[in-house]
Amino acid sequence: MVRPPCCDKEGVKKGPWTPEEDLVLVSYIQEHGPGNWRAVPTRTGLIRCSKSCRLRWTNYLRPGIKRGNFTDQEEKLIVHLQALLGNRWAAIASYLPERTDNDIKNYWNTHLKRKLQSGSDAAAKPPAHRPPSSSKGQWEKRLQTDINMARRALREALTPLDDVKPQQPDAAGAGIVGGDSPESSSSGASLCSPSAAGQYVLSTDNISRMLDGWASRKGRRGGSGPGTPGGAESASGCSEASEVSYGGAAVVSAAPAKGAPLFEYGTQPTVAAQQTQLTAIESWLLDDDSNYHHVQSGSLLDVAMDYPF
DNA sequence: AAAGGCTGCAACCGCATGCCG
DNA sequence: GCGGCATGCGGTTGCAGCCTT
Repeated sequence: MVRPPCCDKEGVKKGPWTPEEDLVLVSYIQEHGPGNWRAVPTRTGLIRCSKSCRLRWTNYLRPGIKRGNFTDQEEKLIVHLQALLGNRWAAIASYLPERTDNDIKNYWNTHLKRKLQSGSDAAAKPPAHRPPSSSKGQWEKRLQTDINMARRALREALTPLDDVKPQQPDAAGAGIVGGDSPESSSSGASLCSPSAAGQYVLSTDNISRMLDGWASRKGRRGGSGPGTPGGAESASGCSEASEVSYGGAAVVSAAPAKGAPLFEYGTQPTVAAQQTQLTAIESWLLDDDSNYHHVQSGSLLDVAMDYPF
């Protein structure tokens, strides 16, 4: 099926977004919520492709995105997940709610791949990716298998060796996956507890912070990009508990395309909410074995520290 | 100090997938 | 069941800033 381009290539602006465009987009989304991207350019007057708007929002303007300075934990988790899942960046990103798939992909391509290559053959080869010829059903089966595999392997990776018990591959997966796997929900909405994931902040505070970022940016593309709203924060290496919390990519992409957004504006999620997310991830990973001994404190990322390069 | 190469990252492109009439 | 539309995803590119010589 030959599809026309998603948007008229003529008369559509391309290239870096200006602060003004960002503001228009943010204002619109603040009012209407993300989704219905097709309508965004016409309603906002932006001379941009709908895809471009969506990308800009999800990769850059969405609140709660942490930029730059990947921590060791994050790095190792990415390496591990990449080995397990291959280049399924959206799936990987679902484990790092503050990071976008694009960010992770870039980081992998520019840092980790090289690091692993030079750092010997310690890194496992990624599994075969989605076979182009596989049918939808096969792909879903494969995906589910991958998820189960990832869960098991992650658990093993995150746990002392002598604690590892033999697993029953599919008994576990059925429960959590249940047709709403992290991947199948595009960015892993199911990973986080609805209460925590179902809301994020897009407050005037964020916008003003964003504008501060633009105002303060000089010379370089914001250290982490042109007019990077969070540039200053990320440059300082703030990797822990950014003050803006949210449901992650999952929330945005989980928002119904033609309906009310799932999130609530103006709510200020707490650190507890963030912890809930990680706890949810951990329990998701471990819930198929209630007797399983796993790390009692700290986050998934903490444990990932053990991953050897 | 200048030039050329390198690096990092935002954004684009095209295909895949999901949803709806 | 089919076709079309909207969105998601991953690969790739372009370019600004940094680094090295």
